[in-house]
Amino acid sequence: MALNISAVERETGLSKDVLRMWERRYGFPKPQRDDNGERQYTAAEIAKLHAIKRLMDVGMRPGKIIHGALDELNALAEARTPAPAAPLPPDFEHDLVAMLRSHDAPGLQHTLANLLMRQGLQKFVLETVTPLNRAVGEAWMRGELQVFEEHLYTEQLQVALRTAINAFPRQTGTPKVLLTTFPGEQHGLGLLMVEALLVPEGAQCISLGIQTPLEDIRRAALAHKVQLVALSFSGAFPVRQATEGLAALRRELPSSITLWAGGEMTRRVRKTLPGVILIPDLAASIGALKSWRVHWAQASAWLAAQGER
Amino acid sequence: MALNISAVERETGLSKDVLRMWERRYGFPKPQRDDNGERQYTAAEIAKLHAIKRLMDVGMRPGKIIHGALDELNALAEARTPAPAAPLPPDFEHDLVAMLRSHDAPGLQHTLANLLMRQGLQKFVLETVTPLNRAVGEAWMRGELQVFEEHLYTEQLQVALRTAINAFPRQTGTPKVLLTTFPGEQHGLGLLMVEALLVPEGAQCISLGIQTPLEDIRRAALAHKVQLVALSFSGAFPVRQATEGLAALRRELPSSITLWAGGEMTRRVRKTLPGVILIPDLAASIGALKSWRVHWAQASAWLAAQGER
DNA sequence: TCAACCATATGTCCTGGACAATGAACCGAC
DNA sequence: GTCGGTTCATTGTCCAGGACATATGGTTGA
Repeated sequence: MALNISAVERETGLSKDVLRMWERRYGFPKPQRDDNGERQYTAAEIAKLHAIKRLMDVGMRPGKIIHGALDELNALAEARTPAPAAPLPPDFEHDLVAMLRSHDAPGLQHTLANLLMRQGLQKFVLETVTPLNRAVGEAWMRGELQVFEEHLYTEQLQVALRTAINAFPRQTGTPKVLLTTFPGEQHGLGLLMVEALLVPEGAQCISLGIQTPLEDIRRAALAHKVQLVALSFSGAFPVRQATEGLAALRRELPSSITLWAGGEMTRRVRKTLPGVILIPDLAASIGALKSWRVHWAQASAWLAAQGER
Repeated sequence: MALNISAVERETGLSKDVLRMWERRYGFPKPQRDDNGERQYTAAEIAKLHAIKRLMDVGMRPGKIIHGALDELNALAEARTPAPAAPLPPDFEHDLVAMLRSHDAPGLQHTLANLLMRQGLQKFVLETVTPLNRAVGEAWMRGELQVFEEHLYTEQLQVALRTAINAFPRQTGTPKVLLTTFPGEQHGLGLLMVEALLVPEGAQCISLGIQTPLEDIRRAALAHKVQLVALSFSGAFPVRQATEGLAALRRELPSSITLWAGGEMTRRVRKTLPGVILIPDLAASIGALKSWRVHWAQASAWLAAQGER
């Protein structure tokens, strides 16, 4: 199964420019050419590109890894794994990952629902989903999980979370929060997890799903009169794009609207972004909500005092 | 707010190559250059590009429309609108579109849930969601709906459908169906709608969400031992990519697995694809499922007869 | 020890040309 | 007159190779 350069771009997320540049500079990948002189990538090249992309998404440099063999790269991924040290759920992670690998969709769904019911939504997100995500991510990094197995996991988790969120009485509450991602961001699970934490706290969440154009985020925030805009960025999202976008959005939004940026990517952010609150991990979102409430109460009191004068 | 060529590619879905080629051939868009000689697109250019993209997604040729003014393009979209002729729900479409435009998220959610309960899942999908999608799509084409309003609609509908699908007893049933889309496809609503039609018919649906690499679709089909693989393509999906992908997938899948392709795009397909069943509209999926069952029963009978010999 | 600086590594953009694939118009045969 | 095939125009994708901006990591000097 040989793919042309567009197909490889779609499959790996590496742009055509990058693929050609790597070929020019590093000599890999060096695909065969068809009768028209166009690149034809083999399945093996694509597999290695996938491995390289995975490692780059966790911060490695292409020049250091591009000449390694496929199994060396997988070993690298293994080595990089920090301390697995399963924090709370003793074997659930292992069980769930095993279920994924044996393609037991019903069992997975059942176990997730079961855990969720036992723990409650917030605890489920913080103590089960978060470490589970890490476990799945690492298994995938080591090449132990196929892409489709990870897709299944994401879907099942979304089903479980959505169902639980829906069970809460909604449609009112303070603050009103707008949830979405920038264009280019493919992952929506983070949004759902934040929503799962905020809704039980009494916030009113309005999710636009992924990939909302910047200008429309602004319009939506104004139209829905939200007090808070929360954006989610996965680990693979380019920091530069994010910081530029956040700065632009901050400029366009009235200062009364708080702006949150969360997700894996935020850990790679160096600069401080004035007027943007970074939420480095999910648990922090609850704290940030509480501190928003304090400020809001103070501001209300101040306004009331002004009114009394 | 001036954007560079990458940002425009992300926002409009038009590739850098296409943007440069249009500039070269048609003289539009002709963005200013910054100090480095790099293109800087204005908001007005981007708005017009959005309008052009929308029209192209319904079959127009760029050369015919690229020189029209923005309002001429919106008028074109209006003119193209076929027969609105609301089939059944008398004013619901109008009401719901009005709710979208007034940003009444709770009302929208409530109305959708209400309709769903009254009509039942299948009828809701066929008689409410389908015309509603068309109404929303057309309103959007005419520039009456903002992107974020359409995002909100999609999200709310997904919530409603997922909740309803979840209420069905699951995890067993024949056939087992794998649902997903090709890489590059951004829209997952179609998958959810098919699932909403098939689950009540007693099929067991396994959804992988959007953008599963070809090779992983094959692996997933084998791993989950499905009898049917159903793929969804939105109107904007390039026919060529779809037909090539379908042919490749058909080649790689055992012939015992049926392959369905559905969604707006399928109406633009001319060639016949051997071994691929086109599902031109949602209602057809139920018929196709029934006819699959007949064939399956016959094949089972035949196998049994063979066994008795 | 820390900050400023510099070399290197890396990604993005550019131009302009070649060519493939798609759609539309035309033409001949039934 | 209509159907099917052929030709022509339109449109998108790919290629090469260069320029340059930015990020990274190490080094030097205070």
